[in-house]
Amino acid sequence: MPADVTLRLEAYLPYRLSVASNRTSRWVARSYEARFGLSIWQWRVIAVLGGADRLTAQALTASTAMDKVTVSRAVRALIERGLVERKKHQSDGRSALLALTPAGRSVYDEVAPVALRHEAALLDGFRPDEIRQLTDLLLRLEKRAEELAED
Amino acid sequence: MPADVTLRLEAYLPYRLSVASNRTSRWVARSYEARFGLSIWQWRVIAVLGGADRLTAQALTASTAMDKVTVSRAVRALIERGLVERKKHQSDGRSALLALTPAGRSVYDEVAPVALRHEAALLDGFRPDEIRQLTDLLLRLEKRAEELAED
DNA sequence: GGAATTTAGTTACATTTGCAACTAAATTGT
DNA sequence: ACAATTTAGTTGCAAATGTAACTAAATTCC
Repeated sequence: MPADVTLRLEAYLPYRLSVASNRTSRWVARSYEARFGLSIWQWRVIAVLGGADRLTAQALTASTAMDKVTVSRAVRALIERGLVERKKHQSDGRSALLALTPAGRSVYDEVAPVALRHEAALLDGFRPDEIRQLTDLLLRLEKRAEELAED
Repeated sequence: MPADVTLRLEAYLPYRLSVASNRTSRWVARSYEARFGLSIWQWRVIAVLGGADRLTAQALTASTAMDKVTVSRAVRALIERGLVERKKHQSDGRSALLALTPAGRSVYDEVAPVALRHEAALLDGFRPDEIRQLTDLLLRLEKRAEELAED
C-alpha cells in the first residue's frame, strides 16, 4: 500500500474536524453554562431569536441546524426560565410563534458580545483571509456531506 | 452596534465547525455502523491500533483525542467481539498492552480503504492546496482552543 | 366534503455520554 | 521502608441525546 493512501487518523479529515469542533464547543459551552446557565442549544435559540422578531419552531430548526426535538426541549427550558414566549400562530394552529421576552432580550444583549469575544479569542492569530477561507471551506464541506448523506 | 460586529449564528465559527463536523461524522458513522457494526470510537481505536503494534490505553487516549472512559468502553466492546486483545504489561501492573487480533486486523484491512474512500468523496471538488490549508487551519484552531481552555 | 397524507411539535423510552468516585499499582519524598 | 501522592483504568449514576411513536392541525386529492 503506497504511503500516501495509508490511513493515518491524525491526518483524517473527519477526525480533525471532530477534534476541532469538540474542543472549541467545549470551551465555549463551558462559558455559557457557567456564566448564563445556558446550554449550547439554548444559546443557539437565543442567538437566532435575537436577530429575528418572531419565528416558528420550524424556522428555528432550519436556522440552527438542530433537530426539532432538540429545539423543542431548548425552547421549553427557555420558556420556563421566562426568556422566551410563545404566541399562538393565527393562521396555523399546529405551530406557534416564538420570541424573546424582555428578559430574554437582555440575556441576548449580554451574551452576544461574549460570544463575539470568544470567537475573536479563538481567531486571534488568524489573518482575515484565512478566516474567510476557513468559513468558505467549512461551508463547502457541509454542503458536500449533505449531498452525500442523501443516498 | 456596527453591522460587522453583530452576532450572526450562520457566520459564527464555532457553529460552522459544529455543523460541518456533525454532518460529516454522521455520514461517516452511519456507514461504519451499518457495514461493520462499529461506533466511531471503536473505529478510532481500530484505526490507531492498525498503525501501531501494541499500545496502552493511555497511549490510545492520547492519539485518539478521546477521554479515558470512552477508550475504556470502546476497548471493552472490541475485546468482547474478539477484535482486540489485552496482554499484561510486564513492567507496569496498572496498565495493559492492547493489540488487534487477527480478526481485528482483518476488520482494519477492510475498514481502512472504506474510510479513505469516504474522505476522498467528501473532498471531491477540493484542490490539494485547499485541503492542506483546511487541515492546517483546523490544527491551529485546535491548538488555540486547547490553550484557551487552560484558564 | 371527507378520507388519506403531510406537517408541526411533544412525549416516552432506550442508549449514550460525561463526571465523579473508586480500585489498584507505581512513584515520590522523607 | 513506608506514608502520601500520582497515574492507569473501570464502574456507577445522573443527565443529555436520538429515535420512534404519538397528538393535533393542515393539506391533498378524489
